[in-house]
Amino acid sequence: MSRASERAYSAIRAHLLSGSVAAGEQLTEDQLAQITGVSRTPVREAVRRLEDELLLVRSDTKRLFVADWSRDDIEEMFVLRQMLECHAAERAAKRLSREQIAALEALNSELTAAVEQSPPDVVRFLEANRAFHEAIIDAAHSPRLGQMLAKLVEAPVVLRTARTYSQSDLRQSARDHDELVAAFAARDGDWARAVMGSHLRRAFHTFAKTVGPRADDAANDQDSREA
Amino acid sequence: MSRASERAYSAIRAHLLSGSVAAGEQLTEDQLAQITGVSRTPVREAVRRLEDELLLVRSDTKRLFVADWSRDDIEEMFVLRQMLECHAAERAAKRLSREQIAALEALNSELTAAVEQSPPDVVRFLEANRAFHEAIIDAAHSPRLGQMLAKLVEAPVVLRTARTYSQSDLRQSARDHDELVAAFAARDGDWARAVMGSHLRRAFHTFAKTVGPRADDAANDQDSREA
DNA sequence: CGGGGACGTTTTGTATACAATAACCAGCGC
DNA sequence: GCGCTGGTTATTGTATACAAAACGTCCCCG
Repeated sequence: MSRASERAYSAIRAHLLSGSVAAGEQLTEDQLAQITGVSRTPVREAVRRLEDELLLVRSDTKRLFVADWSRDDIEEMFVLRQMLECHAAERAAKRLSREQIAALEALNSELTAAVEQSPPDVVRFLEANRAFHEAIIDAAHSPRLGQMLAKLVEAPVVLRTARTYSQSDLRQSARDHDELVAAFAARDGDWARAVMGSHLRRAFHTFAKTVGPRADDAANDQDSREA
Repeated sequence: MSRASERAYSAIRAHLLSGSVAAGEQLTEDQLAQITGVSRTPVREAVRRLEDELLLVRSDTKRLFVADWSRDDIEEMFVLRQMLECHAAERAAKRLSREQIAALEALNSELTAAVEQSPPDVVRFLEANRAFHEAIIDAAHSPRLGQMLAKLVEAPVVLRTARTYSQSDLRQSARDHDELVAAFAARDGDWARAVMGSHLRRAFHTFAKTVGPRADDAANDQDSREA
């Protein structure tokens, strides 16, 4: 994407992640144009991308709001991600080259090193983790699958920035990755799928603990929220 | 979406489906603006949607082309659709009300009637079929799942318009739908999932026969195609 | 005191002109 | 003849002005 709309995208995204805007708050294109220093045209382009990534939401009358996910929304995303990424792991098991498997091993060494620092380097961990999962998805050789997963992974990452990670959680992640590499080396798609499944489902429960208990039946209307 | 960009979207989509443009052909925003009778601004909006739906593709240098799916692309879409729609069927089995199940039954009566005409009314069949699947997806109550599926269903539909349906294919579809309704009535998610799986996988094979044999290893570069 | 409608304000949508970039082509040196 | 380089055209990207639509409010009427 071109320069201005790309800058707008990054700037708006950073602005949202910075926490300086509340979930559910209304934004206007003019505001965003001022913040980003470009005109409304590229802002609108950027906003469309962010809507697609579910970071922004439009009301029925086209007004723009900061997305605000319910616990059920988040669980839905995790369920979908699990379904898709298990599939990716299974395909990857058949397709990864020896070199690619070695690269995954290296990424996980990096990740493990980040975990075993004291205190653990969460930023370094997240980056290695992202790269690890991305490599698997790439190896699945399914461009649309990759595109869908990118959107799903994108969203929860935002909330995660606020979350505190325990070292034991991080260590478990590293062990899961080790086992994934073992499954890949054995070319065992079923094994890879199973490990990926428990890896992600556990991640959801860890995540959910910090968000709060399940809303049993609250009907929650995203769009009608006021600023 | 607003009036002009909505019109542009429909017009461009119709233009693509009409078959008057070849797959891989280059389009320009100006051309599309002329065809649709609106300015480039709403055209760009419409084009973004069509890119998202994979009907249009952009080259690395932002030039716009009519999408041209390989057999592998199509299989990928069917695989993903199967994965997601099986999930939807399973969820729907737990959530559909008696009334909704009755509505599905009615839709399938309509579909069956279209099939048993002579000659079968394919347009009527396709519309009932679309409504049937959509109702299931809606009942799954997973908005992002619905969004993803919409994109996947969208794309192959285009090619389908060119395809000829045999009456026995259509009858088998109707029977599958009957069995799905039975699975829903029994609230058996596993059954529903299984029926949906075979329904869609068979659809893929039927479809694939008309497209031609699998390309075993051709590395096929969508974006570098010339007009 | 409450509801409804007209009006001003805010916000989004569209057209158009201009800027930047990519493709094309022709001419030149080798 | 081949490949490069310059300029030329085609195409996309951005800014801005204006149009349309939605929102809020205030006043009037019941």
